[in-house]
Amino acid sequence: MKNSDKHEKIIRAAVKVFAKKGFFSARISDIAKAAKVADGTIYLYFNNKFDILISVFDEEIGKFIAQTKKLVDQEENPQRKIEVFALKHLAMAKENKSLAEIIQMELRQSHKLIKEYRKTIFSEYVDIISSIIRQGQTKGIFRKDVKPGIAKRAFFGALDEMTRLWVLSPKPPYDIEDTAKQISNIFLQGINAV
Amino acid sequence: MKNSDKHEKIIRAAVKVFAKKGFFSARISDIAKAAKVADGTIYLYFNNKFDILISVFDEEIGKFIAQTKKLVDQEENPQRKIEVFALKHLAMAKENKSLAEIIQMELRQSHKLIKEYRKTIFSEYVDIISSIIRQGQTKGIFRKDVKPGIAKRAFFGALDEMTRLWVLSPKPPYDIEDTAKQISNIFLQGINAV
DNA sequence: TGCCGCTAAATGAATAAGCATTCATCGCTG
DNA sequence: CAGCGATGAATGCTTATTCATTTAGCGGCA
Repeated sequence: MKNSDKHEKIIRAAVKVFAKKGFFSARISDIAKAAKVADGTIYLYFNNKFDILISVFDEEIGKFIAQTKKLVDQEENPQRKIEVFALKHLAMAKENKSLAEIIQMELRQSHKLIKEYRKTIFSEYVDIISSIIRQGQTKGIFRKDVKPGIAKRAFFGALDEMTRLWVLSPKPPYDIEDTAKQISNIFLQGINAV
Repeated sequence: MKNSDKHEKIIRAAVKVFAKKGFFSARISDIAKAAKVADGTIYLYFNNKFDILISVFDEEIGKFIAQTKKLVDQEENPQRKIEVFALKHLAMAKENKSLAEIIQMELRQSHKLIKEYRKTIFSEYVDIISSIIRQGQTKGIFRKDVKPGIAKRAFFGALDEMTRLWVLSPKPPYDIEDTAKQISNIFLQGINAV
């Protein structure tokens, strides 16, 4: 059996277990059972429990950010870019609920490493938004008095809060596309030049 | 020494310790030390560690929601109400950083009780926003096609994300009032009837 | 006023359970 | 049969919780 197989299996199992129980209440033996390996096997692939969590972030979030960037780059119009961003964000939360749940819960811990993580990885993500805003401002489409540094967070926060609703509810109470449209719509009218 | 003194002291100490270390990494002995009581004394006032966390929420968040409601009620104009809400939200995060930090971190855990908590307590809070929106719609000030259930979350999420920035950074990178103004400004233009 | 003794509050050392991590052993494969 | 990945029981540490003991406050009594 190849290395990559086990590593992958453990990561996938960990995503499920962390989502269900949270990092601290998750047992290594839970993850081992879910991955169908022995407890000790996990330590052949990861240094410790925390390392599993970090690996989940490293390997899963990176992919997602890259995809989002690519999609946004394909659009010409800044307004359209904003819409695409919103849609992609919510779609990912729906398709990958466990991961979304972990991001919601664990990426907010006060652990130092997590704090660093949030700063670097998340900056990269929300900066996609601020650069769209700047493009729009240059073109004269968006209001110049909007601060991209604040607006990016406002928009991201709005999407993140909708994601939280998904994660807490057994079923999405709103349709993904409607929601993405409504949120980008409010935001776009909010920052549109008059 | 009266009962209320110790209870209060322990709660206050717990807020600090939970904020610094997070619920799971916080030790009872840390809280006891911070409150200047013996470890065992804590169990005269609380059933267990989790009960301390719940008490923090019960006693501190309730007060805050009541204050916000009162302030909002004093305003006549729905637009002004939105501005006041934003300002109060961010001001509280600044003035009571430890509590804001705990809300950010711990109220997102997957624990069942916490999930319930979020649903009930937070609903009460964000519903202040949706009822303002409905008032504005009735008056013809706000767009009728905006769904209050989505818009309330978008607005709350925007504020919550700014709060997160406060909590992660040693110093507020933006001025509270500027931020509140900018966010409510974008939101209001976003939902204004044309 | 000062002294007892009673009760309730407070203490913190001891307990006991939980669980991450280790490592001696196994068994498959080439 | 040598080497290497896998195993899972055993280890040992961490910490929430308990409880036997101490301390403080208070009311009654001489």
